[in-house]
Amino acid sequence: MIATPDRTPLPRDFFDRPVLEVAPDLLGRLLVRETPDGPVVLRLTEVEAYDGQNDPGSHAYRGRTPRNAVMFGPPGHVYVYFTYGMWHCMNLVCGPEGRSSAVLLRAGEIVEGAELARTRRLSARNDKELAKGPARLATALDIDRRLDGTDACATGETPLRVLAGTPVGRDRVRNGPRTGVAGEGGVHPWRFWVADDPTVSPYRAHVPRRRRS
DNA sequence: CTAGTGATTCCCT
DNA sequence: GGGAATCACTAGC
Repeated sequence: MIATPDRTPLPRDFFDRPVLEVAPDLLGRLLVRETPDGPVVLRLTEVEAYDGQNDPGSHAYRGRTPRNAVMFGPPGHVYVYFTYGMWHCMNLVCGPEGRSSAVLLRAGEIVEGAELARTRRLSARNDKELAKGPARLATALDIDRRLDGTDACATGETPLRVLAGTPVGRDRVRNGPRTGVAGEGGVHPWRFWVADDPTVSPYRAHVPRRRRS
């Protein structure tokens, strides 16, 4: 017998904890994205932790800038960045405020609104690919910089919220090096995913990019 | 494997 | 101000 996923919103306290506690605890939770076209609901299967305090891989490592300002604010808010000239990626800020840690949402399974997600992800060859990768996840959920700073724990109207869902047991959580993080930051095994889940993205080690001529 | 895209930041002047 | 390097990626061959 499978338990029905819990549709209760996660309270801010959930995010007001060390990022290495929050990140694995997010697996199996439900991210609800509401737009005028309708809702898309995603079950999280892969995340990465970034700790602004002493983490060279974090966007907050060198201090506060206009881009990363949201990471220095209260937990439970959304940090969205634009990268590689084309893509957006979404993070959830963790506590305590000022520590500027966050969890990158890397992949998930669309459990509701797959039809809508498919219209945003025309190159996906099957539904497992709809949100397999952080920029694909953001595309499937229509997430861009306009949502930067959104409170995912707001009561009432909000374009984005996180529900309790069905947390993944410790025995089904795997962890390993973060994808694509260069240098010293790459050593931390702070990528967390659901064991044997087909929506988890393939691991890619960081490849230094050759300088343009 | 590689090209592509443009915001952001750093490091000068 | 400007130029260069960086970027937690994806699509397509």
